[in-house]
Amino acid sequence: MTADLITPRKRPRQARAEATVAAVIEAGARILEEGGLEAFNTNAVARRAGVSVGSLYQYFPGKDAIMAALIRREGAAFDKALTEALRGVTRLGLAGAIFTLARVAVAHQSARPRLSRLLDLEEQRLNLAPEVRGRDRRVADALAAFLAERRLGDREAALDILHMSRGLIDAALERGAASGLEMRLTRAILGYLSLPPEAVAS
Amino acid sequence: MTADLITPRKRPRQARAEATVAAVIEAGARILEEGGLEAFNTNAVARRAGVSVGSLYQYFPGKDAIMAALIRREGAAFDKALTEALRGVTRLGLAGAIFTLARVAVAHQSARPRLSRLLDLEEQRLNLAPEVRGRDRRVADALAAFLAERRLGDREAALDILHMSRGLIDAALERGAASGLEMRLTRAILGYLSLPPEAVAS
Amino acid sequence: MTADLITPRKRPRQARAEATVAAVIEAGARILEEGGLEAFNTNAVARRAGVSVGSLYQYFPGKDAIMAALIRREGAAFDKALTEALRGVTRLGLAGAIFTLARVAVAHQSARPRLSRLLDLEEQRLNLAPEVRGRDRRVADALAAFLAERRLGDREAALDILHMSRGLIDAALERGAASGLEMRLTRAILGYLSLPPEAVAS
Amino acid sequence: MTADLITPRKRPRQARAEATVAAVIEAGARILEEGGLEAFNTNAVARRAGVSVGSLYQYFPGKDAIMAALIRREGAAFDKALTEALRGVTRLGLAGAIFTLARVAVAHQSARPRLSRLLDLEEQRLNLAPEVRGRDRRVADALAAFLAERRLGDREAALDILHMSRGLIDAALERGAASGLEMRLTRAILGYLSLPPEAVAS
DNA sequence: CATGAATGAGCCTTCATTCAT
DNA sequence: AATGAATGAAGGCTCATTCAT
Repeated sequence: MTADLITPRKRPRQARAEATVAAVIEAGARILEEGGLEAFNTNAVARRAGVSVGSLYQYFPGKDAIMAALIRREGAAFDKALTEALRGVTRLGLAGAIFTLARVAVAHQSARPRLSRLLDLEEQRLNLAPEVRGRDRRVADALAAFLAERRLGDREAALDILHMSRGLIDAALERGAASGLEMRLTRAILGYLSLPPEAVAS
Repeated sequence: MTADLITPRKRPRQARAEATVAAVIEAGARILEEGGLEAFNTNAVARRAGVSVGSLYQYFPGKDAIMAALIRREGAAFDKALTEALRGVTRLGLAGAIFTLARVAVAHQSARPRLSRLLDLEEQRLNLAPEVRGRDRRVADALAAFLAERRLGDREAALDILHMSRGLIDAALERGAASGLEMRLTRAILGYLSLPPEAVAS
Repeated sequence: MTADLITPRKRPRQARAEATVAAVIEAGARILEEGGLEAFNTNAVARRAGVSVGSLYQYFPGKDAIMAALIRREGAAFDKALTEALRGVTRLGLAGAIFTLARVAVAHQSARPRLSRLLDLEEQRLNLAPEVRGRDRRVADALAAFLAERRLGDREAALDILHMSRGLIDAALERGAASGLEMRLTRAILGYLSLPPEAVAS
Repeated sequence: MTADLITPRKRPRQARAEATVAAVIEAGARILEEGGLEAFNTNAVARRAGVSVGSLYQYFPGKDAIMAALIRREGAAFDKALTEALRGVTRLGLAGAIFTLARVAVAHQSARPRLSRLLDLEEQRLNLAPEVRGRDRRVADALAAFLAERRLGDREAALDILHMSRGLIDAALERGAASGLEMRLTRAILGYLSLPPEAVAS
C-alpha cells in the first residue's frame, strides 16, 4: 500500500513511450545543469521535455523518480565505461590499472560536471530507497571484483574508494582544479590499498 | 542593498538575544538530525527553538542563513579541534601526525554523523556565498600550513585531502563501516602525499 | 527575466481558463467594493472567484497584476463609452460636446463608485509600469484627438482634464454630492479650455 | 471600548516629548518621500526618528495615527498659507484672488510633491475617521467663507474646487507638467465658478 | 494516452503591536 | 519613560500531483 515514489511506473512498451521517457530524463539533466536543484521541478521538466505534466506522471510516479532514473542512467554509463576499461587492464601493472580506473572516474565526472555533482548529492539524499543504490551496487561490484581478484581488498574497500573518489573529483572540478587530477586520485587510491606509488604510464 | 540571504541580520545585543540566536541554531541542528533536510523549515526551527518565527527573522534573513550559521558553528568546532591536535603533533612522526589528523576528522563527523553529513551536502549547495566557505577556509588554512611546513603539499593538496576525507568518512559512517576508519583514511592521505605507510602508533 | 509583477502570466487557451481569468478579475472588483483595499488579497480573491490560489497564480504573477487587469478592464469600458459618445457629438455645439463628455465620465464612475475610486487610487500607486497606463493612454488619446480637431488644446490639456475630472467626481460621489455633478464638471472643463459657458442642453 | 487608532494618545507635556512627536512625524514624511507607502511601517519610522518603537507607541496608538498626524500637520500648513494669502487679496480683482489661491495650492503641493501626493491618497483611504478630515474642513472652511462673502458658491463648491485642484496638481507634478500650472488651474476654477477669464496679473 | 487547467497544503516572510527589563 | 526583543496573525507564492476533457 505504501507508495513507491522512485520505481518507474510502467515499462514503456511503445517506441513513442520510450522516447518520452528518455526525453523526460534528459530534460531533467539539462535543467539540473542550467538551474540546479532549485529549478528542478516536475512542471519545468515536463515543459523542457516537450511533454505535458500528465504524460510525465504516466511514466514516473513522482519527482524523485525522475531524479532516480537520471542517477541510474548515469550510473549505468559509468558502469559500462568502467567495465570496459577494466577488461583490457590485465596487461598493465597494478598501478596502471588503478590509474586507468581513476581516469575513467575523472572522465565520467568531467563530461557533465555540474550534473554529476548534483546527482552525487541527490543520490545521498535519496538514500532511503535501496533501489536507487543500483548505481553504487553495480559499480561497486565491478570494483570489488577487481580488488578481490588481486587480493587487494573487499567490498568495503571498493565503497571507500568510490566515495573518496567522488569527494575528491567533485570538489576539484567544482573549483577548477582539474589538472593532474587523475594522478592525485591514483596516489590516494594506491595509498588506501597500501600499494607503493610505482611509476604510472599514462 | 542587495538581499544577502546568508549573513546574519543583526548582532544580538542583549543576553536574551544571544540565547535566542544560539537556540535557533541548535534547533536547526536537531531538526536536521531528526527529520533531515525535508523537515528543515523556518517555522519548524522556530518552534523547536521555543521562539517565534518573528524572532528568528530578527537575526536570520532566511532559512539558508540558519544553515550557514550552523555550518559555521560546526566548522569552527572542527577547526578548533584540528588546531589543537596539530599543536602537539610535532613530536610524532609524519605518519603519526597524519593519523592524528584523520582521527580528529573522523571524531568530528562521528559525534553527530547525520548532522555532519547533511551540513557537508548543504555547504556544497550554498556554494554561492564565499562567506560560508569560512569553514573550509580556516580548516584548509590550518592543513595547508601543516603541509607547507613539512614541504608535503600546497593549498590544493589541503583541499583535496579535506574533500576526499569527507567523501570517505560521510559514506562510511552512513553505512555503518566505522571500524578502522581512521586507518583507512590515513592510508589514503599518506598515499595522496606520496608518503610510505610507516607504522603508525595510535 | 526580471519579474514583472503586473503583466499577465499566460494567455488562457481553453475556454475554462478564460472563465477563470474573468472570474478572478470580477472577484477582485467585488472584494474591492465590499472590503476596500484592505480586504484585497490573493487568497480572498481566489476564494471569492471560486478558484484556487494556484489557478490565480497561473494567470497573474501577483496581486498587483489582478489590480492592473481590473484597471485595464474598467479603462477599456470607459474608453469604449467615451469613444461612442464622442462619435455622435459633432452635431452638438462645443459646450454640448463637453457636457456629453462630462456625462460619460460621471456615469462611468457612478456605476460602481467605490470601485472606480479605489481603482483611481491604485492606478496612481502602480505608477511604475507604463504598461498599466493603458487606461489613461487610450482615454487620453481619444480626448486629445477631440481637442486637437477643434484646436482647443493638446495632450497636456487632455490629461489635465482627465485628472481634474477624476478628482472632482470621485470626491463628490464619495460624499454623496452627485446632483448637478455633470454641470459642475462641464463648467470647470469649459473654463479650463477658456470657452464661454454657453447654454448647454442636457 | 472601541480603539481609536488615529487620535494621538496623549498630549506631550514635556519639551522632550514634544520633540519626539515631531521627530516621528517628520521621519514618517521622509520615509514616504523616499520609499513610498511600502516603506512606511512603524519600525522604520521609529528607527528613522531615532526613537524606539516603544516610545513611538507611547505617543501614537498605531500606524495610521502617524499618518493622520502627518496629514494634519501638512493641512495646517496649507491652511495657514491659504489664510494668509486670502487676507491681502481683497484689493485684487476676483480673478486675481482666484489666481492667488491657485498659486498657494500649487506652491504647497510643489514643496514636497511626492509627500503631498501620497498624503492625498492616504487621506482618502483613512476616510473613515472624520477626525482626520480636519485638513479638508479647515481649508474648506476658509475657501467656503471666501466664496460666500463674494456670493460665488457654497461649501459644496469649495469642496469641489479643492478636490479638482488636487487631482489636477498631483497628476501634473507627477508627470512633470508644472509649467503654467497655476494658470491652468485658475482657468478651471474660474470656469467652475462661471466667472469670465479676465486678465490675471501674477 | 495526452493535455494542461486546477488544486491546495505548506513554506516563507513581514510588520503592527506588546511587554519584560 | 525608554528600550528593543519577542510575538504571531496574516498574506504571498510555489509546486507536486490530480483529473476532466
